Amino acid sequence: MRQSKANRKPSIADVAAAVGVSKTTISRYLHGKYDYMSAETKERIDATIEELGYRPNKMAQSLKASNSHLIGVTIANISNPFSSQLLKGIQAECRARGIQLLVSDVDDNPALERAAIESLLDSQVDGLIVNTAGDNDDYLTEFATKDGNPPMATLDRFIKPVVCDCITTDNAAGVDEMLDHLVAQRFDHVVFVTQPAAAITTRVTRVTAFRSYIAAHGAAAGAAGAADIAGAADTATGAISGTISGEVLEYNDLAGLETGLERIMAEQAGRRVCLFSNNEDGMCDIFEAYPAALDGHIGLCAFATKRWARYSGRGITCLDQNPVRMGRTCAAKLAARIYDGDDSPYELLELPAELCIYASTTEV
Amino acid sequence: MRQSKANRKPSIADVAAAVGVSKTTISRYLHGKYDYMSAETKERIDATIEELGYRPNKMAQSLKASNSHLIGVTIANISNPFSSQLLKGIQAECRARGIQLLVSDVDDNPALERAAIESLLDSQVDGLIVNTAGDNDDYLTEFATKDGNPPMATLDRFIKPVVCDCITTDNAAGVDEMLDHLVAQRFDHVVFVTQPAAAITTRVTRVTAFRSYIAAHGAAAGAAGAADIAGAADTATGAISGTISGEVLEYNDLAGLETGLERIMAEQAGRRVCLFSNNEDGMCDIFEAYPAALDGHIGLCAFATKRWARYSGRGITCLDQNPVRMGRTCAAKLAARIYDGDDSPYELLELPAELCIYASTTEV
DNA sequence: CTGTTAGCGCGTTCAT
DNA sequence: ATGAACGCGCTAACAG
Repeated sequence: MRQSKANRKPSIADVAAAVGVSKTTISRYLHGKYDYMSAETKERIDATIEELGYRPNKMAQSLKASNSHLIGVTIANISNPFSSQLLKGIQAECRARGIQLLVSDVDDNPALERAAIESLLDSQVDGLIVNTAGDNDDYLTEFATKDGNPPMATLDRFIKPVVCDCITTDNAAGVDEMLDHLVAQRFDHVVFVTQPAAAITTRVTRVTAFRSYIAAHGAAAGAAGAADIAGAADTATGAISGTISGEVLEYNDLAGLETGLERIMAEQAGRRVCLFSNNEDGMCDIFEAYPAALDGHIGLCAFATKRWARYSGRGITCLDQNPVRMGRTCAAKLAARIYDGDDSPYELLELPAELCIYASTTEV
Repeated sequence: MRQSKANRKPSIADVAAAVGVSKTTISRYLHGKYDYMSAETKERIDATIEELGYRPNKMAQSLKASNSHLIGVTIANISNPFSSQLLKGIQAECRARGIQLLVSDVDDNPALERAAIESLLDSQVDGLIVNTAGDNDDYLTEFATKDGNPPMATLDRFIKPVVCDCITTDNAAGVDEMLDHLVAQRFDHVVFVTQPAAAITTRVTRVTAFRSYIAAHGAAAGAAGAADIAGAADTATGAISGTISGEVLEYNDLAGLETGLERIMAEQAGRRVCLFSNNEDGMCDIFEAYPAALDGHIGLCAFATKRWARYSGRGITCLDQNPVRMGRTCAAKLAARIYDGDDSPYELLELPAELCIYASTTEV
C-alpha cells in the first residue's frame, strides 16, 4: 500500500491531479515547453506547484535521462589543505553549471580508490575527477579506455599514455625556476625532500626535473658525499650562470627524515644548503624531524600555497600551484566533454606555478 | 527505440535473460535471499554477473526504496583547511557505513546555502550536514522542524532553540582555558580578534565567553581606551590568580584590522599584550595587516589546528578543535538517527578543544 | 493545446 | 524454489 500520502513529498502526479491535467502537461511546464500551452493552465500549474511546494525528483529524472548531472570526485587525501583548494575550484565550475558533486576521500589507499570509483559509477555519475592516490595506473588506464565508462580526468596527477584529460602543474618548469632562483641566491647544495615518489606522477616529474637540472648546472652529490665540481660555463639548459650540486632525499617516516638530514648537513658542513620540499606537509615534517631547519642557517623552499608559505616560519619561498584554478580548469574540461560534446583529443594540461620569494631563501 | 544495447551497461533484466530466470530471482540473489534458491541457479547467476560485469543501478534502487544512502553536506567555505578536516571525519564514518556524500560549497553566502540545500533535497539525500555560512537560522529552523524533511545536523555551528543535532567545540571552556593560560603568562591585555561575529554562532559564543571572563578577572577596556584596573582578589569563575583586561576587535577588511590594531597597540603601550585570533585565517590576516605581530613583542594565540600553529611564525599557542573528530561525531549521530532508528532528543554536543602551548605566548 | 502509453532499472507482493 | 505484474517519479513519442 502506498504510504499515507500525507507526509510524502508531492510527485508530479499529485500536481497533475490537483491542477486537473495530465502529468505530461506538468512535465512540459517544468521544462519550459510553453509553446502550445494555454496561458491559463500555465498559471494554474504555476500556482499549484507553489502551493504544494512541489519539486521534481532528480533521481527519477536521471533514471529516465542518460545523464545525472552528477560528477564523482575521488581525493587521495582530503585532509590535505591542497585538496580543499582543488575542491573549491571544482565546486565553482560545477555550481555554475548545475552539476552536483559526489565526493570520496580514499585515504591514500589504492584499493579504496578503486572501490570508490566503482561505487561512484553505481551512482550513475556522468564523469569522474580523480586525484589518484597512486599505484592505480593500470586500473585507471583500463577504466579510461574501456568504452561505456564515463569521461574521466585526473587532477594534479597524470597517467601515461594520456588516455584521459590530465590537469597538473607544470612541475618541470617550476622546479627549473626555483633552482634558477637558488643558484642566483648562491646556494651550494639543494636537497629535494619528498615522501616516496614512485607512485605519484607529480613527484616523479619533479624529481626527474630536479636531477636533470642538477646534472646540467653542476655536480650531483654522490651517495657517499657530495663534491662541488664547479663548472665555469653555462649549460644549454639555463641562462643563469653558476653551479649547484644537489641530491634527492626520500623518506618514509620522521626518523628516516631526521637521519637523512643529519647525514647531509654533516656532509655539507660549511656550504650553503637549501631544502626543497615537495609540499607543505613535507615541510612540516622537516620542521618536526629537524627543528634546526627553522634557525635561519639553512635555506628552505617548497611547492606550497602562498598563503601558507608566507607566514610559516619566517616566510618560506614557494611555488604556488593555484589549486583553485587547477580544480576549476579540470572541472571545466570534463564538463565540456560530457555536456558540450567536446571531443578533442585527450590532453595533458600543465598549468604554471607561481614562484613567490620570501625570507627563507634570501636571508640565510 | 532502446539504444543499441551494445554499449549500455547491463541491467538486471539482461542478467535474468542470460541466466534464463526472472528478474525477481536475480534481485533475491543480490540481496542475499538465498533461502529457497537452488545452489545451481545461484552459481549460474554468480557466474553471469561476473561475466557481464553487472552492477546494480543505485539510482533505480533508491527510487524504489525510501532511502538513497546519500548524505548532503554544505560547507560554508570549503577552501578553509578546517573544512577539509571536517570532511575527512565525515567521510571516515560514511565510508564505514556505505554512505555517499553529496558535497556543496556555499562560498560564505546564505542565499547559495539555501539553494544548495534545496538542491540536495531534490537529489533525495537521506540527511543533511550543515556547516552554515550564517544568517540562515530562520530558514534552518523551519527546515528542521518541518516534517517530511530528512534529519539535519549542524557542524561547528548551532541553532537555538536546538531543533536538530548540533556538533560544536566547547568554545566557552576553550576560551576560559586559553585566558587562564594568558593570565598565568602575566599578560596585561588580551584582544580577541575576529571577523564580524553576528552571523556565526561559534564566534558569538566565543566573544561572549571572552567578555564574561574579562569582566570576572579584571577590567574590560573601554571603547575609548583601556585602563587596567588591577583587582587583587580572585573571582569566583577561575582558580587562577591575577587580572587581565581585554577587548574585542571586529574587523571587516585588512585596512580596518590594521587601524584597529594600531590604535590598540598605541593605547596599550608598555603593557604586555596578546592577540587572540578566532581562527587560522584571522591570524594570517593579522600577519598581513600588522606584520609587527611577528616580531615577538606581542603574544599570539588562536583557535587553530596544532599542525598549522606549531610551525606558523615561531609557533603559535592554539586551541585545537580536532575537526576530524567533530566531523566523524556529527556523521555518526546523523547516521544513527537516519538508519538506526535513534530518536533521542536533539542535542547540542560540545566537544573539548585541546590547548597547545607554543612560543608565541611563552617567549614574549 | 493536451492526454495516452510505454518504459528507465529495480523491488516486492502474491501466486504457484 | 521461482515468476508475473505492478509501481517508484519522471519523460518522450505518438495521437488527437
